[in-house]
Amino acid sequence: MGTTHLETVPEPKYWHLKNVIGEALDSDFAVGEILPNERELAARFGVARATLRQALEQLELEGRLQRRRGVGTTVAPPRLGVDVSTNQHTGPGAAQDAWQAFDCDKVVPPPAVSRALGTAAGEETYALRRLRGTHGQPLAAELLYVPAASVPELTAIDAPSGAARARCVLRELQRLDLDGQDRAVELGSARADDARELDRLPGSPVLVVTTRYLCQGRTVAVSVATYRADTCKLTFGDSGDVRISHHGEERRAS
Amino acid sequence: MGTTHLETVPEPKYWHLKNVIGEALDSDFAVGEILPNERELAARFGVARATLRQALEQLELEGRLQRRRGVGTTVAPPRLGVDVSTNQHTGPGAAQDAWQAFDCDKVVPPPAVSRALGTAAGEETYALRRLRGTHGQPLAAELLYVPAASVPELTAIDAPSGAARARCVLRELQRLDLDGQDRAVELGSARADDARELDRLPGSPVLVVTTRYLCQGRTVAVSVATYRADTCKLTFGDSGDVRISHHGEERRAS
DNA sequence: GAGTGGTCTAGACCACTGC
DNA sequence: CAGTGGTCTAGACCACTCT
Repeated sequence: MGTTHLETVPEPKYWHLKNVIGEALDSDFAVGEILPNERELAARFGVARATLRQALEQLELEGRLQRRRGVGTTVAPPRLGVDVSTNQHTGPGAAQDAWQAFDCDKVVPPPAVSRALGTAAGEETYALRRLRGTHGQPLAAELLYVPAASVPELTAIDAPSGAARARCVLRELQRLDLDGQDRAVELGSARADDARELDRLPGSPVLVVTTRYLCQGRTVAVSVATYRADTCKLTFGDSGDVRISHHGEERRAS
Repeated sequence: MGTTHLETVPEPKYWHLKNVIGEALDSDFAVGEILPNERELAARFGVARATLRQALEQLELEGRLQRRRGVGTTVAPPRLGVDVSTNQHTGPGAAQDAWQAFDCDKVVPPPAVSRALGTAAGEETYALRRLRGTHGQPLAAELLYVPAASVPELTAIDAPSGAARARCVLRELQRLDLDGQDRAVELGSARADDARELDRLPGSPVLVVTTRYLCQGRTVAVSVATYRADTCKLTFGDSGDVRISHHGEERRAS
């Protein structure tokens, strides 16, 4: 209300609300602190709950709030810088932030993937399921498609389906010396299965990273990794956490 | 309604709706085709308009629909692969998809940026405004922060503020031989000014690409580029358009 | 001016979490 | 069990675009 409210451009209530709450977050709240519940906030601002929720949704999209059903709305920590340019396969040493494979079966990949792999339309490939997290927080869920032709050594040596087989496929894949990788990032919404793994609701916004692994001009594997858009900032290049966020400035815990 | 509706896991209506409409888009609609209006769709599916809108919002988030106030809802073309790893400064030759600088003044950068640049808290830098687009479609809006110290040759040679000055700063910047770049991608919502340039509503989802330009170990410039999340798929690496989308499969124009 | 999507309301009920 | 966020409704009005 401090604005001179030039009525020429009446900005929506939820937009104004978002800014007001956003500033309040910077000045009056510490990370992890819990906000008043939606009904009270709506009453306090004199708007319908739906309108208040529209503002909170925006703030959640920007990674500044975290909402959990049955619990409440809390102030989110700054987004985690997650390096996407390397890919440690459950690497030794740094078990802190790494992929963990936990399943593998054979499936018919979606058309776009099988086209990239150059496999026939209905042809099955290995589908390796991996999870990435830090400090118990899930960050990303991945589906790695590997045509049987890419790992010829792995035939009927069996390996019971599941984590064991996943490790075998990964081992074979690492044996190839890759020429390089191709990456694309786009916005998506979490499928039901990914949402469960990521501890989010189905449909929540995610950053989908599609990677083609190249070997002698051919695509030997395709990975579709789904990162939580609310908590992750994807980094590329050799410097790890770049530590530049859009609405910057550390939260001042009063 | 063809589902066997296992009532054990009652998925939300809007979620089911999203899937139904999504399938319809694949089978019954061509790119660019206009859908029935929201009120009619809601009636046809027997839901409130708000619920129908929730489904459409999801589909828009996934880049499958495009909605314009006063016009209607149309089927979106597949996302454009936009290369982010190179950065042609209004390069000669390919004027098709390139940055176009059109303004430059001096501003105090946001704290996160000035920290990355190593400038003092209240210190001004050049702020170069650029726009990227293809075929008339705006793709991204960028703010490039360049400390005066990074372009020492450009002092009082004037150049009237505006596009001319922008070109001067770029020219100076290209004269430096950069060691490399650091990139980060995260989800954001369009600020009012970006939204206007991108022909979107304020708050619409965008992919924010933050780039640090390095020269002899120091950060000589920082760019914050805002890409339309609905129409863009950011690509990294040397192969241009990777042509793998998440919900793949070309639309079959009946 | 007719028709579209965007905003907003006031209320209801559901699903989940934790005590 | 009480309290939270998530879903859904039925309506109203506004801002915009096109003709």
